[in-house]
Amino acid sequence: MQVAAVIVDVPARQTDRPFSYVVGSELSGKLTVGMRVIVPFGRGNRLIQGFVVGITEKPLAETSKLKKISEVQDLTPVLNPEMLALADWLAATTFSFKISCLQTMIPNGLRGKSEKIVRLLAPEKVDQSLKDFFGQKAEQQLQPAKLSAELFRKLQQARNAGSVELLYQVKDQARPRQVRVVQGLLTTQQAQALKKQQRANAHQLLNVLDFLAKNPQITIQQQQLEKQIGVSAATIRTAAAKQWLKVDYQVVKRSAYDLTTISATTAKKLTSAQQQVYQQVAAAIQQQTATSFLLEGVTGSGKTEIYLQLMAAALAKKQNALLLVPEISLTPQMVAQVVGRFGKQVALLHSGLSVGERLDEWRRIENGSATIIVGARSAVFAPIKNLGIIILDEEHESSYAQDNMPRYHARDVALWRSRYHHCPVVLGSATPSLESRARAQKGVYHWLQLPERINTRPLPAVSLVDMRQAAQTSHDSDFSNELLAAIKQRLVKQEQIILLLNRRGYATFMMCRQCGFVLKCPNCDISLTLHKDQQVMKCHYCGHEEPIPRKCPACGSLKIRFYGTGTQKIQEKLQKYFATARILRMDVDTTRRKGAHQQILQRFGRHQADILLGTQMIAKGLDYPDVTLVGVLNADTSLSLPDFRASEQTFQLLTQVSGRAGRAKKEGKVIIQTFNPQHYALQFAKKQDYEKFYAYEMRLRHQGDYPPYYFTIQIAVNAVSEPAAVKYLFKIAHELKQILSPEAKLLGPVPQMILRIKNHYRYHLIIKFKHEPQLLDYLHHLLEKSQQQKAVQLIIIREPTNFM
DNA sequence: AGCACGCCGACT
DNA sequence: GTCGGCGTGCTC
Repeated sequence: MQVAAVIVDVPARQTDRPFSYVVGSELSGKLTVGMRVIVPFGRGNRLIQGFVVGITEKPLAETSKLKKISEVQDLTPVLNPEMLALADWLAATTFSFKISCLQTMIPNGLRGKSEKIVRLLAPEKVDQSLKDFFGQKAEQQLQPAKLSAELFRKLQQARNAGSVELLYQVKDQARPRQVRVVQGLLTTQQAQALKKQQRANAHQLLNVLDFLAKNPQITIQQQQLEKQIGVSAATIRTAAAKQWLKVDYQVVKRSAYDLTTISATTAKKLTSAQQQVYQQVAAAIQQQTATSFLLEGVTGSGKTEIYLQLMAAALAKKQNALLLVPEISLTPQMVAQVVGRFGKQVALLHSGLSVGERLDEWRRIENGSATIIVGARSAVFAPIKNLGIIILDEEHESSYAQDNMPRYHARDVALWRSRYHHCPVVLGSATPSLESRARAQKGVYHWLQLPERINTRPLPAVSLVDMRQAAQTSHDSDFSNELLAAIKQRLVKQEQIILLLNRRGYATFMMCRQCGFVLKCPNCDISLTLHKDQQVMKCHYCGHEEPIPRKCPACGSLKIRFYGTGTQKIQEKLQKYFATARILRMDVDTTRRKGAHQQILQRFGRHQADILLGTQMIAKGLDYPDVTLVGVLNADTSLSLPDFRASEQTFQLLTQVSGRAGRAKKEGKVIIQTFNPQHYALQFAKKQDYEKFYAYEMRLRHQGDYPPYYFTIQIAVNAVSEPAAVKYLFKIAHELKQILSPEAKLLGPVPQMILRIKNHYRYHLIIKFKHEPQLLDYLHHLLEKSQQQKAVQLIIIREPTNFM
C-alpha cells in the first residue's frame, strides 16, 4: 500500500511535521513528491491543502488507521527536489514552519483557499431565520465572521440535528486565463453567397459576413472581433447559431510587461575596468563554480551592463539566469533594460503583478520558456532549472529580508542555490552591507571593485548644512536658505530636484501646550501622526485612525499644536515658496494604489514635474538626466534610531540618494541638512567614501561586539498580559545563561522600543555570540516547548535587521 | 488554525 | 436534570 507523507496547511508548531495518508489505488502512479493534494484533517475531517514530501510502500496492516488523500491538485509537481530540500533548510535555519516555507515558494495563485459550505438537507425541519439564510439556494458559503452569533448557533444546532451539513472545499486562487476565440467556418464564396441572402437592415450580421469573406477560416479573440467590426456579443452568438463561425475557449498567458513599448538594445562595449570584472565572473560561469562575488561599484559605474552581459554569457552556455533587485528598483527603467536586451524570454516577478499574471510568469519559468528571471525578494525561489548565474543587486537593501514567517534573507537563499547549482553569485552594491564587505575582506567572497563612474563624471558635490546655524538666518525650521536658493536656481534652469524626507504624514505628533498631553494610539504605545489630506490622526503601526482633535482631549484647552514635519507638510510649504513648481509626492500614502508608484516615476521621468518629494523609496535606482539637485531635509531621523545599524543605514541612504544627482551631462549637487554635521556617517557620506566609512564603522562594531564580529539572535515575546510576557522571557534568559559559554553576551530582557503594538506587550532579548554549538538545538527545543505557552507568542529571529 | 470533547454555571 | 458557556488538546 502506498503511503504519502504530507505537510498540511496548518501553520502551527504542533502540526509542523509530515502526516501520513493512504494513496488510493485510483491515484497510484499519478502521485509524485512535490504535488499539492487535498486531504481530510482533524476530527471534523475538514479538507485542507497539503504538499506531498515523500511516498513510501507500507504493509496493509499499518495503513488501517490512516485517512486517504481526497484529491490531487496537480498533474506535475509544483515543487521540484531542489525546492523541497531548500524548504527543509529554510525551516530549520529560520525557525519557521515547513508549510510556511513551502507556501512562499509557490505563487499565491496556487495556494489553496479553503471554503466552508453549509448545505440544507431538511428544509422542513429548520426555522424561518435559517430559511432566510439559505434563500432559494440549497447551499451557502459559511463565513462565521459575517454571521450574527444567533444565526451561527442555529446553524450549529441544525447541523447537530442533521438537517444541515457542513462541506469543505479547497480551491486554487487563480486559474489559467481563458478567452473566447472565434473561428470562421466559411469560405470566401460561402460568405459572399450568404451575404446576398441577408436583409439589408441586419447590418451587424452583414458586417460579420463581410469580415468572414475577407478572412476565411480565421481564429480571432471574440473581444477583438467585436471591437474591430463593431458588433455585439449577441450578434456573434447569432452567427455561431447559424454555423458561420464557432466560439471556442483558449488559454492565454497574461503578460507582465508590454513588449511593444520597449525598444531593443544591444550590448555596449565594456570599459577595461568593467571588462576585468566581467571576465572573472564569466570564468566562474564557464567552470561552473559556486564562487560568491562581491561587486563594489560606485553609483554610475556601469554595474547593470555587466549584469546583462553576464546573463548573456549564461544563456550562451544554455543556462538560465536570475537577477534580483529591490522591489523599488523594479521600475520601468530596469525592466526596459533587461527586456530590451533579452526580449520575451524574460520573466518578471514583482508585487505589482496580479495573482494571475504572477502565476503565468511562474509557469513560464517552470516550463523553461523563460530563461532570464528578474524579480524582487521572493523571486529567489523561482523554479529555475539549470541556473548559470545569480545576481543580487543592491545587496545591502533591507528589503531582501522578509519580516514575517519565514524570516529569510534573499542573499542567504541565493547563496544556497548557487551551491546547489554550482553557479556563481554576484552581490552588487555601491555601499555593501558591513557583513558582506567583511566577508570579502576575509576571502569568503571574491572581491571586485569599480571605483570610477563610467562617464568619468565626478560624483556630485555634497554639502552639509548645519541646521543649528541655519535656524538663525532662515525663517523656516525645515528649509535652510542654501537649500531654498538651490531649489530656486534649478527651477529657473528647468532642471529637476529630488527631495528626501524620511517621514510621511503631515505632522508627527500632537501635543497640548497647556498640560503636555500627547495624543497616542489606543492600541500601541506610539503617538498618532496627523494626516492632513485625509483629515485624520493615524497610527503608523496598526493603522488606527481617529478624527483630528480641536481641543485637548485631557484638559480641554485649545492650545494644541502639531509638531514634527512629514512629507505632506513639506509639500504644502514647497508649494507656498514656489507657487508655479510642479511637485510630486511619493510615500506610502500616495503609492498604495496598484501602479501608482510607476505612474509617479513616469511623470517625473517625462519631466512633467519639477520636484519629486518622498520618503526613502525615492532613494534607489532612479536615473533621470535632468535631476541636478538632491536635497535631504533631515538626515538625523535615521541617525538617531536606537540601533547599532543606524549609522550604516544613514550612510547608505545618503550615498544612494546622492547618486541620483548629475547622472548625465549636467553637474549634480547634493545638500544634506542636519543637526549633527560632525557625525562620521555624514562626513563620510559627504566625501562619498565607502571604504573609509567601512573601516571606521568596523572599529566601532569591534569595540561594541556587534555584527559582523558577532552573530546575533533575537528572542521576542508578545502577549496581551504584560507580566506573562516578562515572566516567560526571564525564564528563557535564565535557561540561556546555563547553556551559553562565557564568551557569549546576553542583552536584556528589556521592553522593545515600542512596548505595545496592537494591544500586545512586547519584550525581547538579544544573544551575541561567536561559537555556541548548543544554542541552536536549545532554540529549536524552546520552540517545540513554546506551544504550551498559549498566551505568549515566541519569536526567534536570527540576525535581526534591527534591534528595535 | 479549527474542531470536538469535557467540565462548570444558569435555566426549564 | 439539561443547555450551552468556554477552556484544553489533538489533528495521519
